Amino acid sequence: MAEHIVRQGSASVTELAESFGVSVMTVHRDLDELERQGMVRKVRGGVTAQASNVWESNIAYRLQAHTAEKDAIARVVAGMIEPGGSVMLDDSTTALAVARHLGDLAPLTVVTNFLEAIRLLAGSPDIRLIALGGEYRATHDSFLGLGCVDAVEAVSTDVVVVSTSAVSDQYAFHQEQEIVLVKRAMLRAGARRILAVDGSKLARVALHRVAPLDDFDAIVVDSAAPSDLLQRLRDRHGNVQVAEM
Amino acid sequence: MAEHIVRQGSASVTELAESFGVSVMTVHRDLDELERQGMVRKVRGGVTAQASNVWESNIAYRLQAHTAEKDAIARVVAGMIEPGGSVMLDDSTTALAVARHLGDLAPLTVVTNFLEAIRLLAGSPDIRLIALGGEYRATHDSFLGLGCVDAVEAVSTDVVVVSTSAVSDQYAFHQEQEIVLVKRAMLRAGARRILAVDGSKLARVALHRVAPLDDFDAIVVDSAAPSDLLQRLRDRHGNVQVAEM
DNA sequence: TTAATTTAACAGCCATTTTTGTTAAAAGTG
DNA sequence: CACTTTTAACAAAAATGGCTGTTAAATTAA
Repeated sequence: MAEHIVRQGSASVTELAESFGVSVMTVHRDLDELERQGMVRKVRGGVTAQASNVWESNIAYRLQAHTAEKDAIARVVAGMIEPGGSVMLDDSTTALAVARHLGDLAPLTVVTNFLEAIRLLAGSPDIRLIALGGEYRATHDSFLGLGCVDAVEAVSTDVVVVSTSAVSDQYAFHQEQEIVLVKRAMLRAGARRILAVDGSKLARVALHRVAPLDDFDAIVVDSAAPSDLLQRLRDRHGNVQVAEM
Repeated sequence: MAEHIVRQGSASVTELAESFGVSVMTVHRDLDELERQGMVRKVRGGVTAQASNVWESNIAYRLQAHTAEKDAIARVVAGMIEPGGSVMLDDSTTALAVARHLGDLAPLTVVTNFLEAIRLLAGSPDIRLIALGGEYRATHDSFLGLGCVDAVEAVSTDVVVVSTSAVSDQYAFHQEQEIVLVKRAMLRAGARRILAVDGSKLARVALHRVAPLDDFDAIVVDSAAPSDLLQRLRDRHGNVQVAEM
């Protein structure tokens, strides 16, 4: 439904109810949820896409999707983690996919600011879970801000896994300042830095540079990425790993 | 069922199955659970109450229960919080009861290390939620340790609400060192300190002193507490509030 | 004021999880 | 060895939580 609204720019409640075959009440409820996430704004009779966030919500979609790619990437990343060691995960769905594979690597220490990953790992015995606190952001379901950066700076892990929303020839990018600050802090806190991105992120840019690609010890991409982009990335960097699907 | 066993001192499996109208298998399963909790001991054909632990299990039980008391206390505590201000909550079920009332006080900033409270408040719009990170403890479902203490020390709130497992004439107590450290840090971080305890905690002690009762700006107890203990507390401290049930 | 829209409360439905009972095999007791 | 008790595995039943639609009341715009 959000996709529909973002494409159209706006929509009326009754129109949405009809085109999705649900009641007006349900539309209202779902819109309230989307509004809470900051994705749309409700006005009397309908909704408008939160203009400034068209990008972001587009990305939010991308994050939801590509689950097969992310899972393939996650498997490769998990293979790079030593049982008994420590990993830091950022608040990306790719990192979440990695978290799903961590149970097999126990005992393991996991550090993250992503509430969804915390929920997942809180149930695992033999996983020592350290949460990075900070201000809760509903849009990302994670903890950010100064508090989080401070918390990151108080720890160090063997491996750090981050994902960014865009990757060019030279840099990894993200559009939100707040998140960039946390990711950068995370990269400083890890001995080995892994960038995990699916093919849809390649050859794109976003507002803020997170870090040069050469700062990463490994860049993991799925094999379903466009082969020309993959090749280009491999030509320029010696640290690229391709996850077979 | 546990109550029945504790009263009788012991019981047979078939007897329990009949008197509760369930199958023998179900009795076995429930007894296994009680045994895991250290409340009873299984012997061939039946169970015996774990004498040394009757007290302790009673207390564990009481912590789960007393929801009505905790809710009454929570209502009073919530009334002491100004909308627009900030509150810190510890990882107690009493604090969780307070959290349930905070939605009405929005806008509000809430700081906590209790995952259950975080889950609850993450859904509330108009609540600015700040999580205190740290090492996750499944036994308390909260974040503790050095990381948490550091995080607490980086913030200050208008009000701090803590609950402890025991309260004597002079002090508030808790049996776990790790938790004591966090609670003490929290008390240092708040302008107004509220101790919220239900009547079952009165006139008891535990291993570690958390703080003298006079350090608190308010002590909130439910009216169902034994009246002699209540009176004694009020005689010695001018900051006692009784929550009517 | 009127009509449309939004909200709140309730009840039903679906999927998931938890609890329960049955059965059969295993273990323990005398 | 014969008998009782306990355990494991599976299927049925019950409970739970999430989502939906209906209705009626509240709110808002014209």
